[in-house]
Amino acid sequence: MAYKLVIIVGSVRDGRFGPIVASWVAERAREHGGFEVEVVDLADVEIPLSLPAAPPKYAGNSYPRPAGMAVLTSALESADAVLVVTPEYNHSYPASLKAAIDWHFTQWTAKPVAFVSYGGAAGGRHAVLHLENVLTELHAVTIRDGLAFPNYFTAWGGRSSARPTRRRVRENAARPAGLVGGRAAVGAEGRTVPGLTFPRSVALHRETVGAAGHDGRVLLTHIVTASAELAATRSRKAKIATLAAVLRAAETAELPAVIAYLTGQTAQDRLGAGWRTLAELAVEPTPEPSVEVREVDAALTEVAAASGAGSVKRRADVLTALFTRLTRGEQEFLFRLVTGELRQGALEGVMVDAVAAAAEVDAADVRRAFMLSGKLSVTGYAAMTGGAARLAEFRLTLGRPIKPMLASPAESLDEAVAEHEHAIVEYKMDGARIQVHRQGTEVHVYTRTLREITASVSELVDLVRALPCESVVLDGETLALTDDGRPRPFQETMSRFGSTREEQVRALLLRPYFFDCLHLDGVDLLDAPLSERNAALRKVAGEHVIPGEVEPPDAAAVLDAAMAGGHEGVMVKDLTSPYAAGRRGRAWLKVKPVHTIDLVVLAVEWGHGRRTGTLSNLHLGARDPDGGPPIMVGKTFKGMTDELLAWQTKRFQEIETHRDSYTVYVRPEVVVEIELDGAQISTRYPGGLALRFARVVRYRPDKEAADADTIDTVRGLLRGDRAE
DNA sequence: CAACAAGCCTC
DNA sequence: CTCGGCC
DNA sequence: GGCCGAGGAGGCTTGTTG
Repeated sequence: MAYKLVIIVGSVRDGRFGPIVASWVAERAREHGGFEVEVVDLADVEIPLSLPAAPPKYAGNSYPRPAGMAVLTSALESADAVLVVTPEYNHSYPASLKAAIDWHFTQWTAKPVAFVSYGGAAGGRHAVLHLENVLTELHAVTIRDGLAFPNYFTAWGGRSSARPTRRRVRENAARPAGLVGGRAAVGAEGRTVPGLTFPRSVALHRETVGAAGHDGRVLLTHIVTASAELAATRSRKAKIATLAAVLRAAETAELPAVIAYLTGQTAQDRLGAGWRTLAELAVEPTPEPSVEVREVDAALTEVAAASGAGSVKRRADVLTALFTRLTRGEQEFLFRLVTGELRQGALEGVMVDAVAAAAEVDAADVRRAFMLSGKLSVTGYAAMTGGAARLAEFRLTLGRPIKPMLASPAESLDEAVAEHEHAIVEYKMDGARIQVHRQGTEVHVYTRTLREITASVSELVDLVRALPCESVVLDGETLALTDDGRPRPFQETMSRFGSTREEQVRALLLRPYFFDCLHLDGVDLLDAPLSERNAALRKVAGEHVIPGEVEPPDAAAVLDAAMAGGHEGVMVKDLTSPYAAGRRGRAWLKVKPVHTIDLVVLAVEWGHGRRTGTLSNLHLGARDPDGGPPIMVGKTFKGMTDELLAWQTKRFQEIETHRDSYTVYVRPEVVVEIELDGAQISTRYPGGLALRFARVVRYRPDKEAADADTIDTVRGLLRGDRAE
């Protein structure tokens, strides 16, 4: 089968040298033989320059995709390797287009990509000269050394290509040597091509995903071993060393998948296969490990791509084929990975440090780039291939969401206020976090986890489009209101927020309440103090700014007003702090009034993971005022120390009435003091009520079931049902 | 065609 | 979303 | 101080099945 090279011509402006370079390369490839070449000229496929920087994932997303993007996408999907021909990278190259292509390359992680630039917008004579230089040099290298395209780039690109590798020549023998991959690519690893010097003005760039070829060489078993090592130690330093070693051994092409797997994720956004699907595979393991990370990634891509009728079976089939080739250890690892139960004591936080160690760069630089990209696979790849310089290129980009800053809980309003000399106190509203980007008339809305929801929140898009500015990035909360302007229960907001269906979208109107401004009309404000960001916010968002007061003389009054308005509480924020993207620091403190009630333990579930062998999750019941048996209103596993876990494991088996495979049922006589944020309507619990964020405070041996709080007390904790 | 199961999202 | 354990 | 993992509540969408 021919090896497919897709050449993307990215010169969409004037000049049009791109097609010339592309056809030249295509010709060389055809001469060589064994290649299928497809040239995609982006000028022809009409990708608008306003293309979003990070198109939403394809599966299950109704986001309107420009037709041109589909062309690009299908070309990339079919490619074995990609060459992008563009004007001077980073300059005349339209930023949005560059971002879109970048984004795609991070998706097709296993494909080698090279960029050629030819002088760009200089135009006229200079561009022609540059082009001539490029063609001459390419030709000379190809002929003179018998080396192929990527070798040339690898050699020229210099930097970290000398990373240790376990690749072996014979493993490449099956594929054609030539432009990409194959024997020649192996030969180039870590070498420089003698006699080649390139004047800077030639602007021949190497920007690759997978400089070493598309041929992954880290085996899944290596990942499994590393994961086991991580789980075996509690030392953070040891974990970092283990992870860094794997990163160093990996080829650049497989870095994204390796980073994903070792941080408990897959490279695919959502697989559509979880615990149930995997549990029913029942495939005999193979004795010897052989499967490469690349192969796992390819299989999972297929799983994620399955949709429509028959897709459930399709997913199972692909997974069965994969699992058949895995050892027992690999099967177990993949199972835990997919179900989100890796439990190796290291996720992204540790990986950030590991990337820094492996790439020999400052961890702070990695962390910052991660917060700005939102994807550690992207950041890690950049660090490993381009070092600190490449990391420094990450910045707040319109249309590319960053990780939102998070808040820490405060014990009380007093504590929160005391912690900051200059603070702003704002309402804490019970909705969903949103991050809004606007550039001109183009608006994008993202969730807390950076999922794009633009298409399903048109009312927010329209509203932001009308703000008095050219470009802006806002951080805020969105929720639905009742007719008299009070917040609807969280469940109703979510019903609207989570829906993409037309009827539902129209049924409830979402309102935004912005509380931060990260960018305004060309000025990045991430590092500016909150006071400055707040000024920008007020300037641009006007009536859509969340209620609050700067340095209020009476913070308690703000909290009272928030509660009277039916809100969750208040946030107390340090006015001098910068926007610490992705971090949960003390600069933002949340104050939410808590409620305490006494409930009866009805049963306890056996714990998992570090709680294996202990009775962990309590079933909680409220007293029936009519004298019936306690009415279950929820469960909790929170607030228990190890000591308490041990105690209750023993205690509840003493009053056990019966049990099933994972629950011990007990006589309803133990009273436990429960802290909670409130109650909500439930269609699942018999009393029609459920607890929100319930946690154990302490047991009440001094009380009996008859002393427990009633279901009416719980009902009184429904928000909006309180006398304030 | 309606009900259910699974997966993944919000808090 | 919360909490406790741990580096 | 920050990260990790223990697991809670509900909501929506998609595909399958009775």
